[in-house]
Amino acid sequence: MSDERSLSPAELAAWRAVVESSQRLLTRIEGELREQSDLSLADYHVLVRLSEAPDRRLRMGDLAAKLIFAPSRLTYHIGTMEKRGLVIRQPCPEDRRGSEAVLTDAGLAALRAAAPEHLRSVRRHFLDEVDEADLAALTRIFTRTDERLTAAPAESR
Amino acid sequence: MSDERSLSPAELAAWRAVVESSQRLLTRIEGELREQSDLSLADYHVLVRLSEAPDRRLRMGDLAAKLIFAPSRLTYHIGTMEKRGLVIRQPCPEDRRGSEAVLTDAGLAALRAAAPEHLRSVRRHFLDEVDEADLAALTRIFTRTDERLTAAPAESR
DNA sequence: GCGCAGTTGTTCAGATTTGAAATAAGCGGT
DNA sequence: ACCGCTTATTTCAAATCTGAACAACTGCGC
Repeated sequence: MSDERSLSPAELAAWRAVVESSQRLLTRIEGELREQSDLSLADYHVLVRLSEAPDRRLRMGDLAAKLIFAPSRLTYHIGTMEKRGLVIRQPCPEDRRGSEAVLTDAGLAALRAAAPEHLRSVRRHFLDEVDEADLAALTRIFTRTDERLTAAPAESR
Repeated sequence: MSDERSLSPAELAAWRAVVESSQRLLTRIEGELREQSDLSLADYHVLVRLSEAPDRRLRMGDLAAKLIFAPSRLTYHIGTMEKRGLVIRQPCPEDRRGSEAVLTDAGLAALRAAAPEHLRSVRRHFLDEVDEADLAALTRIFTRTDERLTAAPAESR
């Protein structure tokens, strides 16, 4: 009765495994991050992206794209992080429509404090089980998927 | 300045590819599903699980576990689906604490109507790029991950 | 220069999600 | 039959997320 007949059993198994397992994995990893750090996974990702950016700052739009956040979500999210002192918002000098999120020292410290345990979680629950060949396969598969998705933007009807 | 030094570059690349790409993939696939069907991806997953269940019905708790939903989320979600006539809720005969979600004919019809296009999306954006060997690798990797996660439940302090 | 289509962020209202506490039963011993 | 403890689900309030509408600004073509 499943009506998924147009995928082969192998395809169905793979698709379900990816969707469910990545869901469960991220739920677990986020739970552990929260236990140890007062940061959500989204907070963490914001901090990582800003820490990697030149001058520790990014335009809202660029940051949203990297995080796969809807614009209004990022506005809200940066707002909560600003209240906690992890980032500040500054008007963008070159384009007065825009604003930039800037990582504070406290934000960087929070990231540095959280990273080791978080990365341990990632290892423990995922990477430790994946050998080098599989790692390369994952990178190749998902990088290609991502490239195609980015290349073929969603239709906006 | 990334402070992710405890993962090798290959590990980091793989982890990021998996997290971001699966995120982007699901966002896109959900968007297409919504365009074509009035169903969210969560709706769709509920319908699939119920359609596979004996007698098209499942205990709330079992369904929540399969969907990786917090209990209160499932209560709310089934509520919205009930309003749309896709499922009904019935008290569980064997255990009067419990209740069951039951797929209606309309729910099954909605699933059948949505499935072909949805599965085409899944193929187009993901499965078509993955050869048989990679498919097997994905299944193996994520199934194992999932088993370990399920086996080692989150600590509840 | 001017007008105006397109971009960038924000705001707002409403939908969804979460987590803690409440509710309602089951279950084993007494 | 009556505790006291566990389990299943719901309720409730607060946090988060989404999409549509908006305000400010850019930069192109005239």
